[in-house]
Amino acid sequence: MEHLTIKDIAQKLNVSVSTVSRAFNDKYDIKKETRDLILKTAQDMGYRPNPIAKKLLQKRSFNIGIVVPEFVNSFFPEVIIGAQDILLEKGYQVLIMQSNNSWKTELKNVETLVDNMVDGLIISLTSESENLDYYKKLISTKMPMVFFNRIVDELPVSKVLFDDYKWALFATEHLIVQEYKDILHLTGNKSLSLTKNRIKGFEAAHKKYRLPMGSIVHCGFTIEDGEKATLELIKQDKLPRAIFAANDALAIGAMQTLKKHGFKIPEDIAIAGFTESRLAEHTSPSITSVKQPTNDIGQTAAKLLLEQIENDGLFVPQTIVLNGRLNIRESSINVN
Amino acid sequence: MEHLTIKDIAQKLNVSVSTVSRAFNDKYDIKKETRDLILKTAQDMGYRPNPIAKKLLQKRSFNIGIVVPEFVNSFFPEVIIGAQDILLEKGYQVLIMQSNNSWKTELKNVETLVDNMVDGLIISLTSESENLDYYKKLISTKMPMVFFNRIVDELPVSKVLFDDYKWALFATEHLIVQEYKDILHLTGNKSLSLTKNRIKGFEAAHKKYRLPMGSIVHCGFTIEDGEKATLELIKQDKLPRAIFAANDALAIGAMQTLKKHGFKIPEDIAIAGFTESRLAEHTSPSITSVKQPTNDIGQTAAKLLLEQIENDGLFVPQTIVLNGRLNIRESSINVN
DNA sequence: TTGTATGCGTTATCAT
DNA sequence: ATGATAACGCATACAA
Repeated sequence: MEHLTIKDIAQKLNVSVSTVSRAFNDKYDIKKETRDLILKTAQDMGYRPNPIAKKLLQKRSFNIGIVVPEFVNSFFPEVIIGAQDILLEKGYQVLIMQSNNSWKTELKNVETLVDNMVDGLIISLTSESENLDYYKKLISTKMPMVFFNRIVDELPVSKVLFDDYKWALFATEHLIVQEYKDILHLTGNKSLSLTKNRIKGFEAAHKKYRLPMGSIVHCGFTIEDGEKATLELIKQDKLPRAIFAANDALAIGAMQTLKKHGFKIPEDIAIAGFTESRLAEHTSPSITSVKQPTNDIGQTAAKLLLEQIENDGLFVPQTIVLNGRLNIRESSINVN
Repeated sequence: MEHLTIKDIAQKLNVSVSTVSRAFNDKYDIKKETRDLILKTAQDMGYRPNPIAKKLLQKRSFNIGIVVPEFVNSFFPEVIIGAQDILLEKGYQVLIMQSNNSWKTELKNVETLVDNMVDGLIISLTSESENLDYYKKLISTKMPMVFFNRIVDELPVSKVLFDDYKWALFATEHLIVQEYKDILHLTGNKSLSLTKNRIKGFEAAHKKYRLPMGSIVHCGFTIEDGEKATLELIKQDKLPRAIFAANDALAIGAMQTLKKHGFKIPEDIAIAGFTESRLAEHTSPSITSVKQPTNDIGQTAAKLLLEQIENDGLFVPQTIVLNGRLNIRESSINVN
């Protein structure tokens, strides 16, 4: 008895398959007693409807796909948890795929989910240029989608964003106000708009205070990248008075390396990061950083997606920008 | 043209659907030219075979499901990456689901994946008692499965494990040898065998050195749990000379709290953890801890699963125990 | 209220 | 080498 079907139950009870089917979809007329009987025997026999067959027929799966570029930083897992909270409650199952920072894997992931007839997709891109044509085509099929965090402006889909510009400006401003006027920005992949926007914020703060522009180092987004870049700065004797890192991992990498070489934080060099995780508060010194509302990002994306699924055709893409906060901690407080 | 089917192509080329189908499954006799023509037009028209229909017929999906209890600690994401590396290479897609530490969600997750006809499952349990009957039934259906990390001994499935007993013993022994003889063990959920085994290792080390048994505090597995428990110890004036924590998060929580209250690590209190993440090396002081081979765990689980899938019926469950290492860092080095 | 028949997109069996 | 047709498990239009 590999897998029970509607037919097995029908035979057992001497009714037709359609009656059994109806018992499971209560929108049809069916005598309450037969319905209850069917449901009960189905339960007893351990029958579960085959969603594959259902999907083939209805093109609806109550599955939602989430695709993220990576799993290493806790940012994406946290967003996923937020989204899942909302979706599970509404009766959807959440299938997660991670792209290992490869746009080819991302493409395969999305294709797999589409092939499996998910009802909608929540996506954060690995690259903002590579799979564009594919996404355009997908959008034209009316597949409900919400992008977050790493997005492409030109795509006509709903987006959940964080105001990278604004918060990078705030963070930089905070350093400037603390009398750190020679600031370097450590960041990653140039082609990501979040990188660009954080740079713009960094620059805007300089302009606002009429300071000479600080330098910018592109190195990546991992702890190791931060370590390498900082080591290079030390070697070349190009250390600034303060470092504004584009994420936690970079800030930690920089801080570890500086400490290892005898520099004191923040006395010698101050540090601020852009938080995508909870690490910053648990280092020592603790690291000043911008906190993104990860859980809220996930929940908002899920809600947008559900709206879109329920409103089917008549849906206008929305962009929601969420707020964060600057957590000022030991690494940037001027003790002089 | 919502979604092209094999039929559309057949019409376009004035051939039968079976011919088109054959073109895609090269095990059949088909003239090379027609085959090429069909493949080319299919490509041009943007046709993709519908895997749902295929699944319904063949009960095979080339999808693998991975279910983990949580996403917050980087342990599980790292394992998943390892497994995915192997599976993608073999042509499988990986669907991930996280159970939010709830056995009910876990049950739903596994059911969803089974319903979607995954070819196999890699699972780490949220609880070792709740879904037992379900898993027993699932095993009896010959569903290929591999459990890791959080497992149930009695289930006849392949398992990938870490020797918690041995490494807890080593870690405790290290503390003892450093002349820390009053050690407390901070740990989580009593019902997990990993908890039990780490406790056994902790106790074995005491016996080996004929020391009076250290006390054990069950508090959870998060940073916050570690903070609370440590605060309680401080209040009750029950601080030991050293703390052996069952994971990183607890160790960090304990260390932060101790530092906040003016204790020096390791001068006043030494700390060792059991690493499920990369946090330990980036705190200060850095934390001595047992490193688990996360990537290897994932890869091994994937390989075991593939063997099982390929050998179909004739498969004997295997248990593989992987090795780790004790990374000795600042938090436990006796400087006196 | 219930049963019969058809189709969702494939693959597989049997003809031709 | 290719075509016609039956299945896979279910939902639904139509009949009864």
